[in-house]
Amino acid sequence: MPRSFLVKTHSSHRVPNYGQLETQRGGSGSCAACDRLLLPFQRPDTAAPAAPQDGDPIVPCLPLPCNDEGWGVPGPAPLEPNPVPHSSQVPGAPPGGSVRPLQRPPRWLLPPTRAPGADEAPGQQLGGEDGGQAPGGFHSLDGPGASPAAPRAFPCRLCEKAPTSLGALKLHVRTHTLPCVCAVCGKAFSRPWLLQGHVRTHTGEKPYACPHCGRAFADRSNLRAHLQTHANTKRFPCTGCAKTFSRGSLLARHVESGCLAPGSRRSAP
DNA sequence: CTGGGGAGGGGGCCC
DNA sequence: GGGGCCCCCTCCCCA
Repeated sequence: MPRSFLVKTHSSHRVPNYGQLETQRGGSGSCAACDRLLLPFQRPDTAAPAAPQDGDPIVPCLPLPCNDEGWGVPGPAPLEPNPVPHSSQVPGAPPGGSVRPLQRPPRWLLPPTRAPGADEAPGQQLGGEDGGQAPGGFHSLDGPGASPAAPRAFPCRLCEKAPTSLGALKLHVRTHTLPCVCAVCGKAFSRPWLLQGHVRTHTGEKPYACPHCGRAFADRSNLRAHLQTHANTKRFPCTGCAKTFSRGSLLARHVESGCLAPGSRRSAP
């Protein structure tokens, strides 16, 4: 998903284009970020679903604003027509103009820089230094838990992670508190844009279209993966059999399940 | 077994 | 320092 749902236009530099998705709902909860995620929706009795799917009824999706406690704040649902066109209706023509112009070369076009072992599970990357903590709360946000000589670490009490900055810790804590809640299904997310991406699973909005085949995606990352399927040369070659794959996961699965050639391990990013 | 889509998590960069 | 945005990555599932 979505790693990137927020299509920015030229005229709104640094201004999230939430306007595409905003409702007329005024006021709201205490989480400004989530307030901006309030989406218009189609009243079932007045508007046809944009992307109906079998067994997946389109229902109004109104992410609840969240409060500081990490719980949604219920409120009356606004009833506004959905002005957001769905790119699936017009392949190749994402709403809001297009995919946001890149301000810098995407990393996926740059030479690989990842260090070996970067594919380890997140929970395995950081470990140990805070192992004695009991769950039940977070470290206070008033200082690092590591020694002054060591790199600053702000360990989380609910997991082994120890972000290197207070801001990172706060961000990480959100992965536990999950303050952004979908009003449709109740699923909670750590960040507003994660919620927005999830909301698209309800609305069927797919702003990212493939320039080659016109297929639309709700998630830019998924579009990027799809673009690999059009590439003549895949990004992930097997050093054992020289076969290339569009995704690292496919290469890994290939190596684990079949290619036993010496040196057959992931060599691309 | 392989290819691909859908969905989600988390860190880094920039303003 | 914080928030917004982007990117990379993984997992799951299906054909």
